[in-house]
Amino acid sequence: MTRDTDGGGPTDRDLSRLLQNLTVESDRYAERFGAKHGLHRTDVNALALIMESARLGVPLSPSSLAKELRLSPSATTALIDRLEALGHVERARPAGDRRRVALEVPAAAVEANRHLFTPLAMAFAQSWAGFTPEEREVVARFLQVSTETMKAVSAEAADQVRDQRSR
Amino acid sequence: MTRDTDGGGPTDRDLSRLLQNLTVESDRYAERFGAKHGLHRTDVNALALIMESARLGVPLSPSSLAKELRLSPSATTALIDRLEALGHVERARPAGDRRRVALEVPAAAVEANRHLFTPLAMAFAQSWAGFTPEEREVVARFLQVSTETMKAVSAEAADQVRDQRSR
DNA sequence: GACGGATAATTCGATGATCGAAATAGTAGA
DNA sequence: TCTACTATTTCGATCATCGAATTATCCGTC
Repeated sequence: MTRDTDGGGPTDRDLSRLLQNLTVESDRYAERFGAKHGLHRTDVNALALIMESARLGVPLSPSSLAKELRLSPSATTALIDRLEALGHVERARPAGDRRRVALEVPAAAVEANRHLFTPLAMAFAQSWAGFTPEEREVVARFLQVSTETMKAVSAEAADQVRDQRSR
Repeated sequence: MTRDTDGGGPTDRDLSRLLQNLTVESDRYAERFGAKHGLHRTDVNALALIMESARLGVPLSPSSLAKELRLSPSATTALIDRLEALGHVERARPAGDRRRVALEVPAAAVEANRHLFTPLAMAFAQSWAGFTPEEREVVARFLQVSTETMKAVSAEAADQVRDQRSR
């Protein structure tokens, strides 16, 4: 049976459940918190990606954003339209290839956008304060392998769907 | 600069990023994997909740499902319609209060539904095999506090939205 | 140096999940 | 029985997303 913490620590099932709780809550967060700013779950995710890339000096393109979010090109265009209308991002035509669009974050919006994410970041920082460096390593490793696992299983499923279609 | 593993292990920012990657990937998983079975992200989440409750012998009602998923009553009805049409769940009128609906999982579907979730569970089990009981404790603690934190911040945001509306 | 194929992004029409408001069905108390 | 209340469903509208077709641009080849 599903014993608990006695011998072997949390079971796989325990961890799965915790993980599921977390992702559900994360969905809720994105939805509820985004609503405050007129954004949807997708928009929040997209904005996070765009800001991250912009911060690294490699602005995202619509197509790579589409790939990240697994969204169709048309949906991505609409998504960027929404974000642009709200002033969160800007379309820029880079010098070299004029077919491309670079998604940039207007200086004025950087600060405002940051307010979208900092409350959670600060709350996390506080609740993680008790974790030692070694424990953080463990957690990081866990998060990484779990993400990889989902990616792998997800890819398998996608292959099978592809197979079904081509059959 | 954002130092790495040298002194203090993964930083808060590192962990935030990993967590975000995980939730994004989880979304993708639910979406892509559900698509294989004609389900959407919401449907997968709903089915997980319904099965879990049914397994515990306390079948969910549409309204409590709506509350869990933060969906409107009408959306929930439509959701259940979809699941019922595919044979994943059944509406039952419990004896006592005939306004209520109990969401049950037909015996025939239990097995099939399980196939929806086991591939991931098995993959997880494999990739978590290397974690010691102590490490699992750490991870479980991390997942719990993180979920709680999101819930708390999310609740704050909801309050503020309510304030805005009532203003 | 123009032409044809490839690539990036967008537009268009359609689908469908979701919402808010109103309707239906049932319960409980006076 | 009448009224207030609760659980669920129905209805009409909105909007994110999709697939297919379109526009604009680049690049390799003759």
